[in-house]
Amino acid sequence: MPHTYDYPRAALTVDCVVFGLDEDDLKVLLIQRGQEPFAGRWALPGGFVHVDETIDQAARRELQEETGLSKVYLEQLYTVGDLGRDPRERVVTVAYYALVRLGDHRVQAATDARNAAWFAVDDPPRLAFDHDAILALALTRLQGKVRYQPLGFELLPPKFSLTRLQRMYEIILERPLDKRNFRKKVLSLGILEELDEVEQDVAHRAARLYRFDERSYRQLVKDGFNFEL
Amino acid sequence: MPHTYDYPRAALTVDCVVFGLDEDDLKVLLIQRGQEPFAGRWALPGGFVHVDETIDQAARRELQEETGLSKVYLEQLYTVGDLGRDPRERVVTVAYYALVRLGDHRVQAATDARNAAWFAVDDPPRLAFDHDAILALALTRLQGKVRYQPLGFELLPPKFSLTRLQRMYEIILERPLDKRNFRKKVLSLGILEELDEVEQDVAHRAARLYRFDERSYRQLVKDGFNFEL
DNA sequence: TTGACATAGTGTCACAAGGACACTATAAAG
DNA sequence: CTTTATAGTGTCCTTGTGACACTATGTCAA
Repeated sequence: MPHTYDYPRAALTVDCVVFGLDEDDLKVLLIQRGQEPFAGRWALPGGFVHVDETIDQAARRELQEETGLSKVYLEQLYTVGDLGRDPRERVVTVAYYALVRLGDHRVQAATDARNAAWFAVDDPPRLAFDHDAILALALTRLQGKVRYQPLGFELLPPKFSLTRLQRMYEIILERPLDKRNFRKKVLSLGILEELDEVEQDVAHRAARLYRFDERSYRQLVKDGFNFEL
Repeated sequence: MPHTYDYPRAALTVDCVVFGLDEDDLKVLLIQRGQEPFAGRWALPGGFVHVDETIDQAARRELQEETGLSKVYLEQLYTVGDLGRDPRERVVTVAYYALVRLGDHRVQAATDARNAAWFAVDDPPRLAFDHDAILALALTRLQGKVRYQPLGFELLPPKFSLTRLQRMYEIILERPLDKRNFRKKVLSLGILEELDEVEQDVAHRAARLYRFDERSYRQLVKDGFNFEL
C-alpha cells in the first residue's frame, strides 16, 4: 500500500477580493506585482497555500501579510484551475472575498515592498492572470448576497446614520433607494439599535446614530426570516 | 527565472453530489469504495483531476466514468482542503453538485466494478472522508437556490404535471405547499408552456402536462424578475 | 351501468408588503 | 437672522401572500 496517491499535484494558491467602502464608491484592494509573470501589473492579493495550513487559514494569512488586515469578514467564492491561467505551470486558485471597514485599517505596503492601493470596483485597471473575471464574479456575488443577508455592516463603522447605511446599499446595488421606504424597511427588521448619539462635526442637522445588533439578527435568521432590500 | 514556483503542491480531486428525484424522495448517488482508505464505505463519486483538463471537465469526466451520466446540470459548490481529511496525504477537493433526471439514466456500475446506488438524502449511510459535511452543504445550497431559480426542472422529465412539480418542491423544501397558491404562483411566472397532452396510464383523472419554457425564463431573468417559491 | 375511488382543477377574501410621493425640523455657518 | 444642507416623518394605492373547500373527470370493480 503506497503512502501517497499516484496522481499529479497542482500548485495551490488563494486570492482575495477585498472590498471596502468610502463616501462615494465601493473599492477593491489591489497589489502591484513585483515579479514575473505580470510584473508591474495590478493583481488580487494572494499567494501560495502552505502545507501546514487550511485554505481558509492561507487566505487570512495572505491578507494579513500583504495588507495588514486581520479579523475581516471572509468567505470562499470560487475555485478556478483552468489550464494556462498561469503561463508558468498549472496553478489552481481558491478565490475569497472579504469585507473591511475602510477607515479602521491603514493598508500597509506588503513586506516585500509591493505597492497596495484601493481602486473603484467599476473602474479597475487591467489585472494579472484571470483576476478580472474573479473580481467580476465577486461583485456579482456581493450584490446578490447583500439582498438577503445584512453583510453590509461589515463595511461600515460600528456606529452609523441611516443615511450612511442607505448610501452603502445604493452604492453596492447601483440604484437609488427611496429614503422613507428604506427607513421603514430597515427599522422594521429590528436589527438596528438606536443610540443616544448623533453625528459630530457636520455643517447641518446631525443624524442619529445606530448600531447593528447581531444578537437580534441571529434570532431572526433562526426564525427563518427573509430580508430582501 | 525558474520554470515552476518553489512551493508545495497538493493532490487535487473533485467530488460530485448527484441529486435525483423519485416519487417520494430526493436521492443522492453514492459509490462504494473498493480500496483503502475507507474500503467498503460509501462515498461521493469523484476522483483525481488530470493534468490536461480543467476542474469542471474533471467533474464531468468522473461523473461519466463512475455513473454513466452525461449532460447533467453541474455547479461548483465548495473547496475543502483541511489537513487530515485524507489519512494518506493532503488532498484538496473541489465539490460539485449535479441534478439529474432519475428515469433518464440507468446508473451503471463503475468501470472498476465498484457499486453505485441511490440513497434518500435524509437517511444516508456513514460516508468516507468528510463527505457527510459536503452532502449536507450541497443540500442546503440546493434548498436555498431552488427558491429563486427554477433549478428543479433539471430533476423532472421534459413533460410533467403541475402536481408532480409541486411534489418536487415539497420534497426539496421539506414542507407542504398549498395547491391553489402554488399553481397561481408558478403559472403567473409565465415560464411553463401548457401542452395538449395529459398523463397516461393513471387510474384517475389524467393531469394536463406542461413543459419548462427556457426562453421566457431567460427573458424574465434579464428583466430582473424575482422568483421565490 | 353505476357507484366508489383517486386525483385534477378552480376563486375569493383578508392581510401584509412594497412603492410612489413632499413637506417640516434642526443645526451650522455666514 | 437668513441661508444652506441634510434629517426625519405618513399616507395611499397596488400587489403579493396565504388560508380555505368544493366540483370535475377519469378508472376500476362489483
